[in-house]
This record gives sequence, structure tokens and C-alpha cells, in this order.
Amino acid sequence: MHQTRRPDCMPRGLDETRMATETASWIERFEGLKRLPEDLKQALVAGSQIVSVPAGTQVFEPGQSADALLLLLEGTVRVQQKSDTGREVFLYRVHAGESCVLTTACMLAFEDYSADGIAETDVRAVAIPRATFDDLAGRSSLFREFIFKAYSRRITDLFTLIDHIVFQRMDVRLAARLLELADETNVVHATHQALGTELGTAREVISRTLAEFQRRGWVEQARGEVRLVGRSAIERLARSAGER
Amino acid sequence: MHQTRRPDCMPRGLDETRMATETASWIERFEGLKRLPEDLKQALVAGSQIVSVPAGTQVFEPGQSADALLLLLEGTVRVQQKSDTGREVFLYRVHAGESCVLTTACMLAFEDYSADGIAETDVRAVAIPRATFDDLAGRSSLFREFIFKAYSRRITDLFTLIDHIVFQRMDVRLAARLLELADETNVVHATHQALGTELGTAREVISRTLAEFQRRGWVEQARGEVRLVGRSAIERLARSAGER
DNA sequence: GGCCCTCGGTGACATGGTCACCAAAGCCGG
DNA sequence: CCGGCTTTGGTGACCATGTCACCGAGGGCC
Repeated sequence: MHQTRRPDCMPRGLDETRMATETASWIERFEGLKRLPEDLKQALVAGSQIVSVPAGTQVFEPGQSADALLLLLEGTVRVQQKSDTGREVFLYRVHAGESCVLTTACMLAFEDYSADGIAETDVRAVAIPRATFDDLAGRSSLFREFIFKAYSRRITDLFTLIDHIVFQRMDVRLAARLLELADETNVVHATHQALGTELGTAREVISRTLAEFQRRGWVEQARGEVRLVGRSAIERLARSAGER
Repeated sequence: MHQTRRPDCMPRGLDETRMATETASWIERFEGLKRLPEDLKQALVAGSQIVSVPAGTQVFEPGQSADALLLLLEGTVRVQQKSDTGREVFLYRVHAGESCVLTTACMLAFEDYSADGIAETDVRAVAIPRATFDDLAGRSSLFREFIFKAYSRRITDLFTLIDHIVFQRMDVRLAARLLELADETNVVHATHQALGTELGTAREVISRTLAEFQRRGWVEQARGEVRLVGRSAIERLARSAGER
């Protein structure tokens, strides 16, 4: 992957105990890996690297065989697919504490990944190379469970994404997305175009819908940002999934 | 799973060589398993069962933790998801020679599968129970590769499904589906309602679109079936993906 | 100030989804 | 065979969404 480099946090020369305590710390941040036996934890830490990626970097892309599994420590990665038609479909977002696990399919299958991932913020992540991944997968049932659990969650997400695309009204989906994207001061920093891309719709639709929200006094708008005023009303709409 | 029973084809009392030759035969039908070493093939065969399922059976369903991986020998299984809204989304179809691999995520993750599978025809399949699956996954890198390759293909399919739903015109999608479903005499046996469900749209839309196809002389219709007359025109439309 | 690019607004139109309702074709019991 | 029921498909009205063309405001930059 881009920007891989020797991890700063694992200099040579430290004694074994120290190293384990120091570098194993990130393992504790992944629920499914905590319970690994000590020797496997050390194998995992020794066989992987911590990488830093600046915002905007293409973390992986189609046509490039994935060669490492990323576990995100900080930041977010947006995963989308370039359509045959040139347009882009937003698929999901990987947050800190999660893994770009769908790449593993391609990693072990030696097949190309058909989606691409972009660092939305500066990202710190653990990169587990193919060899280490395969080694751990062979040695530990717990590790396999960790991987498959991550898969399971992603696939379930994809299913509900499809469900929403097919059956959910745009205003409901937009309301939900606004709530997800709002910062602690209830402001969403995104252009109508960006919101449209995330929801797989056109900018005009976002504009119209937001105008309607504004008319109802739910939001206020400024160039490049949306301020949620009537948050409870928006939540009510977002929760009204399936009532049509 | 429903209908699991002792495989008829593996009676006790045969000598080892005979048994291996006899029962290992199905393994050869799965490209990725052919190259397994002999001992693992035998472990796989010994640890799994051949099951038969009549058409219409619900093979797996949400709320039921999957406990076996199915490799299809004959027949097809339709995988769909019950929407929150009660409606159903067709996700994909598993054919002979493929696996219901997405259930494995839930099998190893001990999580519920959110989609359900229905046997469209009578189905014969190999059921690999969780224990055998985990054993093989731990012992063989090749087996893991087989699993992840299957994953990779399914996930890629899901991605293109999303892509089509979002960006593809209904008439193009319908044309493509008709070609997929047509038998050797160019007849599709399906009601408008069934076609609508597969494509995630309403019966009325299918009716209108087929009426238009008929007006152009591309198809003829009878109750419950569509006969493709101008196959080449339909193919041209189906291939026109992305030209809008 | 003048240029240019991004962001957003708007009207007209095409496509697709929903609803209500109808008619024709098979099915089945009597 | 009749009559009623169910399944299948047809249709018009209407709403939601996507597309296209075009415009104007804001803001950066020379």
C-alpha cells in the first residue's frame, strides 16, 4: 500500500517484554483480537506495520491486487465503486477500530478489488501483509472468527444499503445521513454534490430536499454546510423507515 | 439445515480406497478444491454430507444461525432479503458448482444471517458443517483461498448489483434478465410479478416495459411466459449499459 | 476590478414507483 | 357446465426521483 514504512513505534533494540507491551497496545483496540493467545499477538505485531496516510490518498483501487489488510486506528476511509458508466457509488465508510476487511477476499483470492478506498482524513492504520494474515488465519480459529465477523457486518451493511436504495424515500435517507455526518455542534460540512454522491443521487435532488427541510425550519444552510436546527424532527423522519 | 440426512452414497463398510474414489468425486466439480492434498480431500468428504432439498424449501433464513456451508451440486438457490418494510429484495442466485458462501461469514461469526435462501428447483448439495469447515480452514491455505475467492466473486456481484440498481435504466436491466432467464427455446417462464421482484421494481413497470418490447416486435407474451423473438435487438439493448 | 471556478437554485421534462381499479384466464367445487 | 375465486396482466392518474439546461451568487486570485 502507499506510504508503508518502518513503524516509528517499534525501534530495534528494545527487550522483548517491553516491545510486546508497547506495540501490542493497538491489538487491545480490536474487540475480536483481545483474546488471542500471547504468542499469536506477538506474531501479529511483529508481522505487521503501522502506516500513516494523509487525507485524500487513494488507499486502494481497482486493478491493484490488495496486499495487506488494514485495521484503522485513526481516521476514516471512504469506500466507493466506479460505475461502468463512469459515475461513482458510495458503498460504506470504514471508521477507526474497523478493518477494510472486504479487501481480504481479494487478498487471499489474488483477485482485483473492484472498489476503491480514499482516506477522508489523515489515517493511521495497522497493515497486516498477506503472509502474516495467512499465517494467523491458519493458526488461530479466533483470528478467523475475527475476520469473518468483520465480513458479516460489512455484508449485512451492504444488504441494508441495497434495501434502502430500493425502498427508502430520499428525504428519509438524507435525514439519516445528515444525523450521521453532523459534528458535535449539529453542523454538517458537506456540499450538496458530496451528499448526493454518498446517497447515489443527483445534486438537484439534495438541493430540493434540503430546501424543503429549510422551509419546515429543520435546517439552516450556508455555502458548504448544513446546520441542524430541529434535530428531533429530523430524527423522527429518519426513524420513519418503512412507514412510507 | 432442513432435510439433512445420512448420505446414501457413503455406506459404511467400503474399503478406504473405494470410498475415496467414490465420494471424492464431487470435489472435482469445484475448481478451487481439486488441488487439495489427498488427506484433506478425505477429511472434507468424511466430514460433510450430501443433502437433497425439494424445490420451494427455505434453505436458510434470518434469525437462524447458519451451521453448514452448502456447495451446490444440482439446482439453484435464490437469495433474497426481507426488507424492513416487508418487501423483498432479490440479491443473487446460487447455481450448481457454486457455494452459499456468504453464510460462512455468519457460520464462523456465530451471527445471524440477514438474508434468506430458497431452493428454486430440487437441489442436491454438499453440506460442510461448521466443525469440518473450521478444521479445513485451519489446515489448508488452499481451502481458505477457495473460500475467499468465492467471497470475492459474490461481493463483486453485490457491488455491480448496486451499481445497476442506481444507474441502469429499467428496460436495459429487464432485457439483460430476460436473456439470463431464457431457456433453450428462447422462452422465459415467469410472471411479470416475479420479474419485478427480481429486479426490485413493481409489476406495473415490468408490464409497461414488456408492452413496449412487444410493440417493437422483440417479444411475444402469453400468460406466465415471454418469448424472445428479436433476440439480437434485446441483446443490443442489454449491452448498451452505460450509454444511456 | 475582472476573471474564473465552485456551489447552489430552478423549470421542464423523462423515468420509475404507487395506487386504484378492471378484465381476462385458469382453477375448482358443485 | 356453471359460477365464483384466484392469479395474472392492463391502464390511468399521480407522485417521487433523475436529467438537462441554464442561471446567478460567492469567493479566490491575478
